[in-house]
Amino acid sequence: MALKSKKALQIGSTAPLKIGEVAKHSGIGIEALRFYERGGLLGRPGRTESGYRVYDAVVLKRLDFIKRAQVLGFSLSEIKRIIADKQAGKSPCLEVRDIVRHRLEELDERMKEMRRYRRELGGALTKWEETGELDGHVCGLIEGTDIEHSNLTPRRLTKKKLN
Amino acid sequence: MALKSKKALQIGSTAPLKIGEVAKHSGIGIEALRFYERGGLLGRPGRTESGYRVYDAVVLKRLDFIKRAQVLGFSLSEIKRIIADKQAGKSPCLEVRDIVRHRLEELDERMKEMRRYRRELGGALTKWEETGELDGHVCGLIEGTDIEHSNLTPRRLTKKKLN
DNA sequence: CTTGACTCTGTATTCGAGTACAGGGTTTAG
DNA sequence: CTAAACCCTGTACTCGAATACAGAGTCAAG
Repeated sequence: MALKSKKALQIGSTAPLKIGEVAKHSGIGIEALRFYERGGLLGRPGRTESGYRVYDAVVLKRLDFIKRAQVLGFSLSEIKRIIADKQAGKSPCLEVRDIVRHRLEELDERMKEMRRYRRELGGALTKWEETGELDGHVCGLIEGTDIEHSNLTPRRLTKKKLN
Repeated sequence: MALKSKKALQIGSTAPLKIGEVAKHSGIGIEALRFYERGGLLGRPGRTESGYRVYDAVVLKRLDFIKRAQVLGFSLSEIKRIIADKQAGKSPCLEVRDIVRHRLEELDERMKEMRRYRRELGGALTKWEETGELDGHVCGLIEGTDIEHSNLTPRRLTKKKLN
């Protein structure tokens, strides 16, 4: 609204963003942004005279990537590694590929396990709902499950919403 | 407990176990066992004169259940609730059933997501392996992320490592 | 009797991925 | 000009699921 608006700063391509704006556009909290920066995922942004962080809009892409990768089960340190590789300009994907391959295996393994258990749970549940009870057993789950042990690591995928 | 005889000794179980033996047989660390006990997942075991915990071999089943449930995404507090319900005995499983039902939905939801991730990951991976590279796509996952053009300063190692 | 292995309680620390202040400085709308 | 709304650094805390350690007691073998 004022004459000397921020538009004056809109020089070439991307408009400078303050951290709050980045947060708003990326859906990642301010504190988390600073946390990422500390952790080396974001690199250090420019600063105003008074020390405010000034971001280039490309940071939004990066953040988007981070979110995506997270959702795919990458940890922040893996993501950091990927980004670092990419920046080093070296044949980027070697490492990523390994990570991904590993993730895939893990995922498959887990899903298999889950399907198995789903069957059991589902079965138990149906039985309950039909009979109202399960022949004396502890709900068929505690003492009855016949799954032979699994050696899966109880590593939970990094997901927020499903917990 | 009217009668004095210990079933555990009769039912072909092994002799009473000390915590270290339980740990060894269950694959769960001693500290974790005490942690579970504190958290109410295990109930209080008997004690020797001198205060050592004495377990009945039945505990191994319980621990097995706990492990399995964990792997499948149940939290310790949910597991605790299930077990507590069982302990309460009466018209069992009401709550358990809810938990299970809920968990089942979650499981389905989660598997759906996983399948989606899998597709994405798998797709990216195949593409890599075919082409050896992914033009412009940062490893197919980072699609479009223009990492190299953000206003980054060369990374410095953080104190906290985030390896 | 004396090691050494085991166990006890209680408190602290770890890890990942953030969140929440406290105690300031800055920018901006009215 | 002033108050609200930002932003800064730095530290501490959260949560879940354990681990680790300190300092002390106990048990079995030699």
